[in-house]
Amino acid sequence: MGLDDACNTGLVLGLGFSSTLETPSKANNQTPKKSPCLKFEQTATAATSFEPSLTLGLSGESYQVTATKKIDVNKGGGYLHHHEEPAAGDLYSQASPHSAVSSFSSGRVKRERDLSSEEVEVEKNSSRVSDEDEDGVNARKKLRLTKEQSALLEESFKQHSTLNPKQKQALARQLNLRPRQVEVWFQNRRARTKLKQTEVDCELLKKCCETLTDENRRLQKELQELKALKLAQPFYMHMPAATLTMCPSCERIGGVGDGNSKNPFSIASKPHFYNPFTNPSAAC
DNA sequence: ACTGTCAAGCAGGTTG
DNA sequence: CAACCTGCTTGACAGT
Repeated sequence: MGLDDACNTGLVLGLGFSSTLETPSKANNQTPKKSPCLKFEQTATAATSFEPSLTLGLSGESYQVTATKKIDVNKGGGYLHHHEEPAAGDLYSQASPHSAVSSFSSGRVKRERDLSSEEVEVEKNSSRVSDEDEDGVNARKKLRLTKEQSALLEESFKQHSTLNPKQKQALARQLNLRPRQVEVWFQNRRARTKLKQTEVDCELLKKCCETLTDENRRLQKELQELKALKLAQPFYMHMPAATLTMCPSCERIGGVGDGNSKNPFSIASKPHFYNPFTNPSAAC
């Protein structure tokens, strides 16, 4: 057992927890801005090459979008959802002969202000946005990405977890999605990755905590034994307690600060504190 | 009915 | 100041 098993993770446990797991794919990528919080990346998936399996849970189903529309009065600027017909030869039609993917035009007022003119143009081309469907029936449906779309997004995410505008445009064109949808997918994907990594780190910290608790218990016991020894053997009574140390591994009493001394009971120049992080195996 | 997932919204911070 | 990000939240949908 020991700290090496549980804590050899590059983690630093102290008053502040610092973990910097950098994604190797950052190099050819748009440099992400520094965040005040910890920056986690899922290195396992980020580092591996793309395989045709999906990592996101997907129903894999396509949806026949019913044509109903409603306005979300809680959101400023309305919240409209629309039926979107599959473009010929694109991913939608490849996914399923029945597939029809809904698309949103939510938050139009703010979003159109945020979008560049190029993106607005792409949106108009890639997503049919109108106040009503062909049926004239209100529609509010949640967009579900097809397997193919998710797979391509995942593949792209493995290459770089952030997108520059050109990559975004290209991906959106490829997937027949709005650039905004690609952007949102990447934002949510990063958030999920971070959450997952946080959970992993949390588990590691729990293990470290348990290990340290055990170590502390053991050291307390050793201290008690030393005190008992001190009372039993008058020899030790002449030495200040702080000058004596016991190696936790070989359990021999010795001094510190004098590594060359042949005498195990040399006087320490200063108190010695056992630090499991800087000295995880008590370094005999 | 309840819960988990996920696309998408907004607020606020950072950066060039 | 625009563009981008994170963090939090909302709402639709699927699974139980």
